[in-house]
Amino acid sequence: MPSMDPAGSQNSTKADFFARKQRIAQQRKSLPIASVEKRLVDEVRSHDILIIVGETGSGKTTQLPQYLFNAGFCHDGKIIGITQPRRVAAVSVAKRVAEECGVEMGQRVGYSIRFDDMTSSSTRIKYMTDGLLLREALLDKYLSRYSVIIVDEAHERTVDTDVLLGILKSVQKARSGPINQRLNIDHTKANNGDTENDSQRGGSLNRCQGLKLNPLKLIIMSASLDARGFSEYFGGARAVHVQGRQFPVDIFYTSAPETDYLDATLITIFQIHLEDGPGDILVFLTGQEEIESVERLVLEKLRQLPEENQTLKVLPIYSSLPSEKQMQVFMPAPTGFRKVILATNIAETSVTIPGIKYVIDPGLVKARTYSARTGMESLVVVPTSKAQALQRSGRAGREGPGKCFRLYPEREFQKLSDSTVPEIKRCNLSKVILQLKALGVDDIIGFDFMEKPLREAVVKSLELLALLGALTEEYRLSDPVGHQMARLPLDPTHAKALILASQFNCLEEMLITVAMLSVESIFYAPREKLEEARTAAKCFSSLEGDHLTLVNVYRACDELFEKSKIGNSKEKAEKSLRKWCKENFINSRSIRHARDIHRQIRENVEQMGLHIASCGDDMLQFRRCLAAAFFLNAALKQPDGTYRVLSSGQAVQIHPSSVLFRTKADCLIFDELKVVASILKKVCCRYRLLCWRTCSTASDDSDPGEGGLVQEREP
DNA sequence: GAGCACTGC
Repeated sequence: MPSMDPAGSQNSTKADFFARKQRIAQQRKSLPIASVEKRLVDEVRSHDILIIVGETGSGKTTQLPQYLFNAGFCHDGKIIGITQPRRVAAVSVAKRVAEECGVEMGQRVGYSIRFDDMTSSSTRIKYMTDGLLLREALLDKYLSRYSVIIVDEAHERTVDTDVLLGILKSVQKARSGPINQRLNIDHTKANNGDTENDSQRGGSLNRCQGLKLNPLKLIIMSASLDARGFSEYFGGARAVHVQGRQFPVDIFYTSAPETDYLDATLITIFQIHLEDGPGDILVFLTGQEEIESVERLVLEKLRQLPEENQTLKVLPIYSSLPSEKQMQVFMPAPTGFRKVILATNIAETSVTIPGIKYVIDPGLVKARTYSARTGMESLVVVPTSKAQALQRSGRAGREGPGKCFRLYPEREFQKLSDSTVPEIKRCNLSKVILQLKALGVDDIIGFDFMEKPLREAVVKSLELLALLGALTEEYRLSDPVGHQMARLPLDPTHAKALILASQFNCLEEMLITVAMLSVESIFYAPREKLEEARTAAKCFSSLEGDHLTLVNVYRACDELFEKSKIGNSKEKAEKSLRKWCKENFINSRSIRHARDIHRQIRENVEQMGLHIASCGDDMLQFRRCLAAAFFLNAALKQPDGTYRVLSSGQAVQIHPSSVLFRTKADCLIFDELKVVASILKKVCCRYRLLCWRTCSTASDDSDPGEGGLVQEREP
């Protein structure tokens, strides 16, 4: 991915090698965190839980694990684990640290993410995603291989981070006492089943009987300025602050609220372009459609400028954009040109774009929300939090002093909430609950979450799981269905569909279906080639519905891939697959992802001993099976031609992208419901002047070389 | 006849 450090040249000479080594040592020494190495190690020694607030550029993620390794925290072959919310981060940081340590990746330093495990028995510093560590906890509930676990980027408060914090808290408690005393973690179901999973877990338990596990050191790292929440959650844990290395960013607010933020965005882009010094501009917008229309407007306006001023290069970036187009934002602008990057919040944390000096922030974000009443998730445009606004403005100060233009008045900033609502409070919980139950947590309402999800949301998800047969009457994991479902890394409904399919002799088809349903959109339709894309998509469509259409796409890909593999290298086969995808307006990244998932869940169901068979042409079996798993998502056509969800009575429509949009079947099942809300405003192209008012800078540390360790207030 | 913030196992 783009934000990675470039790998070292393959044919570097010995002199290069030593020069690089020296350069790395120098860079390490100059990091703010380097001056407090000894004090940090002492803090970890004397506190079992430590909260570290480290600003951007402090070096905490790469350095602390090395300090702890050197201080002997890996004796007895124990591991230091560092979790990240994102895969790219886990990989790129591990690569950097392996290089700093001068070791080969996968030896002392390694990483483990889904589909890609670069660790070995000699790995002592292990970077991973937090979701993966949660999966590990299913197999080893004391996480006994780890002496230290560092949860990085905890302030992002993803669902996985929040669940992990709760689990780690109880693991730590359990490991601090003799093994036969720590029963607090032992909420494993009263053994009413003897599945393979149970006996495995029982086995490792028996081996540990009477032994004392070594205590677990827990370090929570956050970039948010306020560590109080974490500290309170961990019983008044010690919190320290490590200074960062960030250049100052001047913040500007509008003097009055803007009625049309897209118009204001446009004006600001051109004000910067025509009046400010060199440097690229990063604009935060809410979604693809908005980005596309702003792109058009900028280009339109650009044409009206004198030729010598037509030196803007507009580049969009959002997650569903094909990767070769995403990569363009990382290329330097042509000489004499200025880049304007139109981004969703992908540019907030997921990718770091070099060269940004100006940030334009309308203060809005498209966020997931969840209604416990209907059990529906939807995406809604909401104001950002203060923390998010700060994160956005920080993007202008990575390489030098920058400017951030917030398209709202300062008094509006004061009204924003301090931090973003944790994801666990705004999502469907059925997956989380299934996972917690499998980890031995039966009382979900009573579980020690840092922030408890809404009670109604928990109840709604418990209901769903019970209806799917994953829970017993006592709301424990059922055997074998509940255990099987928990073992599959899928949505509970999708997992249930697989289990049913093994009984209906169509598991082959269902494996493909759920793999395809698990990934981002398969079809890609650029606005300028909409008609071509539609024609291409028709080749795959099945009259029997979208699920079978997806199966057709997957099989066509698979066939092509297998054919081009004959007599060719894997790389070549992948290249021709990408070409085929492009011709057929299919997102090759999504297909690759679906193939990975397919491989993994196929292995899972094989290990579970499910019967893998194809239904051949007997699609009725397959459709019956879908209906049996998705029964809560069944909709019936009404006399007036509209549809109504059988389980809730809610009125719904078929999405125009569905192959069933025209055929209007009497009864159908759906995979997802979307709330329709058009938010795009009409944008006009007037050119007027915005009044800007300078306010405080994001950081008043004008010398970014300074480091230091400051103790946070005791809570 | 319309659109999909971002992650993760």
